[in-house]
Amino acid sequence: MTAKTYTPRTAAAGVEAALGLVEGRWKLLILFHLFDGKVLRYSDLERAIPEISQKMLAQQLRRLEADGLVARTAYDEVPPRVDYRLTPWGQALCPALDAFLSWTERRDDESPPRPAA
Amino acid sequence: MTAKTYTPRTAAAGVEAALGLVEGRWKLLILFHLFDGKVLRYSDLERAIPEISQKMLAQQLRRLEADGLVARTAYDEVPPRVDYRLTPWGQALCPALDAFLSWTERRDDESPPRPAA
DNA sequence: CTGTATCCTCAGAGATACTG
DNA sequence: CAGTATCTCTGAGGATACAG
Repeated sequence: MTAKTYTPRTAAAGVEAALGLVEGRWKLLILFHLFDGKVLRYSDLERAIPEISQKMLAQQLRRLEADGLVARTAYDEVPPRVDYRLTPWGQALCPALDAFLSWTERRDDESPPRPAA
Repeated sequence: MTAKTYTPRTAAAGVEAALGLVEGRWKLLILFHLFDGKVLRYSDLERAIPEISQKMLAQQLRRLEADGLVARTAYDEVPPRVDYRLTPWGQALCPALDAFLSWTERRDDESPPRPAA
């Protein structure tokens, strides 16, 4: 991409696949609550993200786990206990997210006209 | 994000907004065709992305323009002519996209088990 | 506590036809 | 050439109830 030799369709497909792993209204929110090595239980996440429904929380956690971003640990205890943390690969998402953040912050520097929304 | 002091909700919202500018099935494909300073007409883009409908092409171009990523130039000629190119800010998206691409490429290095889809 | 199952709504996306 | 106007379909997301 930085290079001059790329195939638009291939590069776009690659980035799109990566974006898909993080897409949707909730995944990023969940990931940000787990960044920096934090380990949270299902109910911790419910409290941290009050607007999410149980369905969406469970569903997105399943997807993040299937995609290898999040690790789920279930303890066989009498009140069930399950916790979630990021995998090393999940943690490695940070730089990419940072790059996006700094890109948005450059908006005002480089696009003076800005034709309004 | 790399820093230890961030508010999950704020950071997530920021990244989500940035991702929104690039979301959807077509925007990345359009952007990749315009990277590297290329200037394309509407019909060039139609040819470059044959599966896109006129509606979606026009709609996504409007959005990219409104968001300040793409610049539209209409020439007042007898067969209408319009071309599209990236704004400087649009060009500046590359590093962020690169970061995402290198992240996906690290998957196999760091997540040996991979529980299948 | 940690989830599933069901039903519903709505915006994104596609097909097709038409226009300055 | 460069679009707009409709219509329809689909799937993400949400509300609510139930279960191990």
